[in-house]
Amino acid sequence: MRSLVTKINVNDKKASVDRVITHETVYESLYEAIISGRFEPGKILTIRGLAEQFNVSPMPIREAIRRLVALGALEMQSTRRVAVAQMTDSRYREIVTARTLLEPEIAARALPNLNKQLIQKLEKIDNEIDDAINKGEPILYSQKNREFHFTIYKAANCPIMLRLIESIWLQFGPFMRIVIGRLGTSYIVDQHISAITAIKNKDELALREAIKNDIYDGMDRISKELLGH
Amino acid sequence: MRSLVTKINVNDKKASVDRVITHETVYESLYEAIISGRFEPGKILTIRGLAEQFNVSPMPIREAIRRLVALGALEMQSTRRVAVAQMTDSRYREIVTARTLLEPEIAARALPNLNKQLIQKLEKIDNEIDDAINKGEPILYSQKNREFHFTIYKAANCPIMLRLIESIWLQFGPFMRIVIGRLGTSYIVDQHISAITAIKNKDELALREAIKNDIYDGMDRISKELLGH
DNA sequence: TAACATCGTTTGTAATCACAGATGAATAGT
DNA sequence: ACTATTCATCTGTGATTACAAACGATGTTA
Repeated sequence: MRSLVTKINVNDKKASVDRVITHETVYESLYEAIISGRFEPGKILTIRGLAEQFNVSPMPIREAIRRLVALGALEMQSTRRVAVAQMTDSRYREIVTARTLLEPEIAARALPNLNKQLIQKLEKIDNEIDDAINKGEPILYSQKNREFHFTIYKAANCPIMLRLIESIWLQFGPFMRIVIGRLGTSYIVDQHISAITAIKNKDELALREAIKNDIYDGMDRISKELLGH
Repeated sequence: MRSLVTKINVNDKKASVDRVITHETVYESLYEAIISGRFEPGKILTIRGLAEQFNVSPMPIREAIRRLVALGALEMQSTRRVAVAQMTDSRYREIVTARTLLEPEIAARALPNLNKQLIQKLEKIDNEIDDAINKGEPILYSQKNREFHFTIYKAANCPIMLRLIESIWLQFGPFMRIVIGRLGTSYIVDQHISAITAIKNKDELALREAIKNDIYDGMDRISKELLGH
């Protein structure tokens, strides 16, 4: 019953740092599942169900769930049941607004730190994104697209803004996954090439513009299909 | 030992909605204490200590703490101790940036909904702020200043952006309280009159400007005193 | 005097238990 | 046939317990 817990590090000094914390492990798994859209919006999550899946007691599950509720990734219903966040028209517009405010800004702050090594990494990820699109693999596309954006954003060394942005991505992850799953990957257009070019040229305005347009490309056009009716 | 729990609502239908949930009560208390600066930055919070204060078991305390950690109000140290968030120079700059991006925007979205009743409420709060400044009551000032801003922001009906903004305020609440406590309330200048005027004139640009300048007035000048050395 | 080691205490973590409310399907009544 | 009701089960919540790591004061050694 404690399969996730029993890993105890033997190092005497730094054991605490490396120690496996069950509720942390659970949180990271759920975080990844939600942000990459492995749960459908509206899906009910039960504490005991997750406890069984993770092979742990309900306690660490509850702690992980509280964190995700605080971030808006999960919703607590009036009866205390917990569900994956739903998308509505007004929420969608808020998300686009918040993204276009925060993400170009953090990208601009990352620009001075985006060295050749990171640029190469971005180009590699962009190739993998093209592969995912051509092969029609929406989950892989989702993961790689996120990796592209957060590789840039993390370079800004702005943990507070990064947390806000992560919170937003957690909220549209499940929805976006459904959209891509329905429409397929062939409709996808992005501004990653423009972004990479702007980074190479150290052109802050062009980078801001590329990120902003990428947000619109990724969200605005597709969303009309679902929210229009 | 269960003094907070035993209130059970008798209404058969809506009992669940009104039911007192301990971890929710604890969360709200801690939220209020942190955002209004009743805890010093860096203060260590222990689960058992809080459990004793609230007269409940450690469990609901842990859930409340997890939520506040997720929002950045509390920090989890490497040894799993939990402390009130510290302020650093770079964090401070991030917070100012995030505020100036999000708060003028949400204020602009609130503008159409700010009717005469809400304007009267804002004027009343602004008077109470002046009283708090004149009487030199920093905690009261803090609360009323927050009430002023969030009265505007809540009118926007933008729950996602509001959550982001709340998260930011939670992070500078303890710090700001210390600053005001040291410098006194006499140094305080704000743009609330400009904001109210802009609201009355339905002048979106002026309102954005007033909010932006209020953020600078409140944070930029004062912070130099503390972070400069 | 100062750095180190030791040991009792405190603290975080997770499992388990107990209980009340919510859920949902079977049953009874119209 | 359909609605209302009842009851067994599921589920969230909170207290208690057990354990290991961290803390802190005391004593020891160089």
